[in-house]
Formats: sequence, structure tokens, C-alpha cells
Amino acid sequence: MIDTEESCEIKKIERVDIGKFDGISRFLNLLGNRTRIAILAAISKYGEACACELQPALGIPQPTITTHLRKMYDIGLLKQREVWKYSFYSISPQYANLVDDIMKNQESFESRR
Amino acid sequence: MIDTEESCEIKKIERVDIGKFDGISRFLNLLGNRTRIAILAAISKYGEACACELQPALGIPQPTITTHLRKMYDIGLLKQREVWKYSFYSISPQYANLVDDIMKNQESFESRR
DNA sequence: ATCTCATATATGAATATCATGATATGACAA
DNA sequence: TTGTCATATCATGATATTCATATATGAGAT
Repeated sequence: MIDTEESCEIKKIERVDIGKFDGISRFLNLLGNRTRIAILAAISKYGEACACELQPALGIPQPTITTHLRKMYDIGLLKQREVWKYSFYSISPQYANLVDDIMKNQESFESRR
Repeated sequence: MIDTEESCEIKKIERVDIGKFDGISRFLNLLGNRTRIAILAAISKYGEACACELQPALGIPQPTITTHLRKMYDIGLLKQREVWKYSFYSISPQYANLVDDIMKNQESFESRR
């Protein structure tokens, strides 16, 4: 018997195209990293932040922070504003509510550490 | 010079404990998988679903589906209801709104395929 | 031109995740 | 007890991700 053969006859769930969830899952996957969430928390709290101030706050190397910022920028989650030698990142308006909600609910997940 | 030395003096972002974002990021990370989002989409649409009906709908092997269901159940995202030889999974009430929002916004991400 | 400083990129090792075939479990029917 | 069927777990190879070190870029000051 081959995979495609249907088994139970409970209910007919119509064909689902997994591929169409590629975009949103890549976006959500980006949010599923504690370092990136921590960066987002700081940016959310202060409105914007540059890598050089995130570096001592998070206690991780600058390239690590820059790489995470870049990924979030690439997918449209962050905006970038360059001033003098600094590059400030802020949350894109379209995702501000989402990030707010996440930060609000963050504490309810702390017990799972 | 050591990593811990502070560099720029733009603004003092207070120390961030990355570890406290462990729980929420693991939760979001679970959502960041296209197969799991597809499963959630089907469950969300039909209210509940068992593995044997998801299998032909998604066109992937049963162990793959069961494994994803189990992960989402383990973290509390899904509820389980066993009837006869079937095991029906549904979205936990506390996350129903979140999943709804994701499904509503799903199409805006389709272009990123 | 050289130094400084913030940022960005390259590379790679360790780790995590994914999907699958094989196998196990467990309830029920014959 | 044997067969069936839905579900669950295991083992594994392939792939992806993470984070660090080393290095590069580029603007501004000296």
C-alpha cells in the first residue's frame, strides 16, 4: 500500500497546500529565538536601538547581534535609521502590535524555563 | 579588550536577561514551521482533527504528523480528545485567538514563497 | 594617511530540527 | 490468538540554525 491511500473515513479534510504557509512560518520562525526576542524586547521598550548599545545590555558579541538585526530587517520586521556612525533599528509599524502582544504575554511563559 | 567592555554611550539600555525569553521563544519557534502551521490551519478550520485524516489532506507520512501534533500538545498549544480508536486534536482555548490571527494574516505572507 | 569606532560579512563547529521508514503499542473484531 | 487500524516512538540521514572568532568596510577625527 502506498502513502497516498486514504485511511480513516472520519471526515474529509480538503487538500492542504503546505507550501502556502512558507512565508508566515519563516516569519514566525524568526520570532522563535530567544536572542532575537530579547533584542525585540529592548527595541520595543526603548523605541529604537543600535547594535553597540544592545551589545553590553545583552552581553553577547556584536556580530551576533548584527546578524540577528539583519535577519529581522531582511524579513521586514525591523526598520533601519542611520545617524552619524550609528544604525538604529526600530520595529516596523505593521508589526508593532504583534510585538507588543508578544511582550505582554512573555511573562506567562517564564515558568517554562 | 574584553567583550564586556562597553562601547558607545548613546543610551543606557539596562541589562537584559536573555534566558527569560526562553519559554516564549520556544513557543513561537514551534509556530515557525510550515507543516505545523498547515496542521493548525486544518484543525482551526474544522475545529478538530485526527492524524489519520490529516495524513491524506497534507500528503505526508503519519509519523511526521503525529510527531508535530505531539510537540504542539506538549507545549500546550493543542488539546487531545480520545474517542474510540481516534485521537482528536483541537486548539487550546487560550491560544485560539492567536491562531486565528495567524490564519487571518497568512495570506499577506504568501508572496514571500 | 592613520586611528577609532560602529557596523557588517565570512567561516566554521556545535547543535538543533525535519522528515522518513521501521517498529512498537494498544484497542477492538473475528 | 490473529488481524486490523490508528497512533506513537525510535533511529537515522539530511538539512538548517546558532553563535563565535576573524576579518572587512566605511565614515569621521587627528
